[in-house]
Amino acid sequence: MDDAETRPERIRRRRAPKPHAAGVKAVAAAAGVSLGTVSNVLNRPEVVSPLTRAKVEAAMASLGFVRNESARQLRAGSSRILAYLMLDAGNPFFTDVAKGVEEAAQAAGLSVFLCNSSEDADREAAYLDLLEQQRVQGVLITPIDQNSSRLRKLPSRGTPIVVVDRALDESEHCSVAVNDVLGGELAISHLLELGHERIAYVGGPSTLGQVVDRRDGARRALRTAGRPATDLIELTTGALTVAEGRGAGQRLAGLPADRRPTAAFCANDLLALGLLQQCVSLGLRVPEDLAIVGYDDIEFAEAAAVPLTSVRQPRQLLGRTAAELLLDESSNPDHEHQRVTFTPELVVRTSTRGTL
Amino acid sequence: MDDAETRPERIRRRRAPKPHAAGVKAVAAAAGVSLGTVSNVLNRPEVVSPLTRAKVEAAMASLGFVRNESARQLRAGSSRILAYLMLDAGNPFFTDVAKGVEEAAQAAGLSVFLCNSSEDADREAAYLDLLEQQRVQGVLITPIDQNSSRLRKLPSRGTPIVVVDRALDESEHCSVAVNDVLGGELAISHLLELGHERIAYVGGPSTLGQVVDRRDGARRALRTAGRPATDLIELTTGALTVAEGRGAGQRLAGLPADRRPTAAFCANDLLALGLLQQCVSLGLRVPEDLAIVGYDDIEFAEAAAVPLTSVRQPRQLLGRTAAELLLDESSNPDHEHQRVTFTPELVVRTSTRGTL
DNA sequence: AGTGGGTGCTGAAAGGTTTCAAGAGCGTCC
DNA sequence: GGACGCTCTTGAAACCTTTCAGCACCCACT
Repeated sequence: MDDAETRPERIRRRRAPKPHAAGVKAVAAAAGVSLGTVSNVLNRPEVVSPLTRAKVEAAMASLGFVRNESARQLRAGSSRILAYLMLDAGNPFFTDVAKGVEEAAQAAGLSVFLCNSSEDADREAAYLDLLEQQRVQGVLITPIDQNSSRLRKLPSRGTPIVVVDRALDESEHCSVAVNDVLGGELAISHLLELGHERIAYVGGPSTLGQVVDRRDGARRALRTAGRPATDLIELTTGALTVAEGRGAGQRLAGLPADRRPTAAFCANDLLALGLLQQCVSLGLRVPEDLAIVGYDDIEFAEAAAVPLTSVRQPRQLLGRTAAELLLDESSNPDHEHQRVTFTPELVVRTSTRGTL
Repeated sequence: MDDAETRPERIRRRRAPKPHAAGVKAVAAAAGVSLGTVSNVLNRPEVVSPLTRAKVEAAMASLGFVRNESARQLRAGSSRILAYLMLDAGNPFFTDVAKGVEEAAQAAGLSVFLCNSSEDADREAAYLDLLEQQRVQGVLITPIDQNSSRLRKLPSRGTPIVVVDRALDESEHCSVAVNDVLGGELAISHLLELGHERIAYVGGPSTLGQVVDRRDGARRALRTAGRPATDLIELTTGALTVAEGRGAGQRLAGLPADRRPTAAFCANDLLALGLLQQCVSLGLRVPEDLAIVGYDDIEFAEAAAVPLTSVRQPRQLLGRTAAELLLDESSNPDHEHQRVTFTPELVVRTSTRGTL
């Protein structure tokens, strides 16, 4: 995370003179046509005769005309942009989701702006305000707190929202999620089958729905196996990052061997990778001393020091579906809000199953 | 990269009625004041008396007023937004750079929109057009092709640009870079010191300046050591991704042992991680059979199957500096374009130095 | 009582585009 | 030869906010 120490060289140069923009009016004058015609060339090229169109296009090129999107949007009332407000841009899981969003948006001729809340509620709120003011076509969001009143306000004022990676019962918007409770169950059942008794759950903060649901799934698996849910040893983290994972690893490795869990289920892969790294460097063997299960199955999970067992989610599909729901909402007058839920899948690797 | 196969459940709900927006005019009427006063409450709260301000604010709240940013921008002429057009949002290096950008922007009270070109020239061009039309305050960009004419056009029309992670001689804009030639030299010198003779360079496409510069540095190190630059065995990839790295690993491991390089220098860590993973799974030992050096020192490099030797760059600092240059350009009338160059640093780990 | 200087509010103009009803030009048909 | 229909273009209104000169009012001072 920290940047290297460096001594930059700086080279100075002169500044270019400030230019000024040409608008439709100037183009119309240069081409000898009216304002309306220029606008037609821009928006409905087929209605203007090839000759005039050529003249106008030439004028635009020679003046370096750039359409003023603010004015366009003000008058036309609609934006060609869609935003994805991510929980953490540093987590490859979300960038993969974003990839799916971009794919669907591009197919519909829209562009995507990515915003990063970094698990910070204030930044999330600020971005939501900003996007609403920008009158974007719609907002895809993986929220920090799904009960935020702001999340309900936007749709009621005309900015459609789709919640990604969280399923809400609110009737104000669509949501696309993966069954996190089931994911937690899969992870823990797997560990129980392998004979683990003392199992830790590493995750936090518990304002994040994902963290809570996966824990609940873990508890359910324990109950199903006839053991009290309190058997789950909880290690709470401040965020879902590699650094926090390392911290948890430190705490975990510090426990006396007879009380230390023999397996850890982490709320996401970043935590798992940090935990793995720290534990290995402190001398624990994975999976012999400590089995680890992650969540998300990001690309780096497979390439880790010990390839990571993880719960896989359909990342791009999640993003694509969410974007499609949003597009439907803003184009289809008969749109009905939907809650789509996908099913996760356990991918077993060396970090739990040691012996191949 | 591929999404898991899943059978989603879809739950349908009724749709909410379409709302309609209230503008300053409605607020003014509701509060019994003039348009101008509402605008003052919004932009210069200190000039309006506490009583009127309260009335206006109450009216805004009860009407659910949301400022129309398009209209604001059209009239006021300035945007509060800054964009970072990334080369690859899936590469943690760039999301770290973005973090630095956001930090600096937030300090200046601006917001950042992230755009992702995914190493696709068409998407890059489309985003540049879009951002110019949006009249953003400025654009930070890690370009695919630094000779693109569009890169020169934007500043000449009033949208300031700062090039990130590339140093250009163009006088039209600032740039912030890390000395990639030096980085390549560091990597290869290290490998030469370890006694390697057959060294591969894995990278591509060569439209990317980073790929070319790092290769040039590698060649220079060879020449310095008294060996012809052609000794460098080049494995060209189609992109800087883990998947391409795996492909390169496949090709490399397929070579007969007596002609196979004993060391590989990869143009970035994603390639290196893919290469590492593939080679290990094909039975090569790292670093005994193949030493690997990456580039960027992303967070996952240290947690890899074999901790990766890599060339570290000051990621966040890069972003922060770029944003600061941009802010200076758009606020300081005496701004001079600058070319800032940072110095990279080699971080040696197990993937080259095996014996700790 | 008259003057001067604040303070707080108003009203109209301006910003660049899109939209749309209406107009111009021209060929065709009866 | 006149009416009609067609294609292409025009001009003005509208979108919502910000800006700014100016106005009204009040207080203090002479």
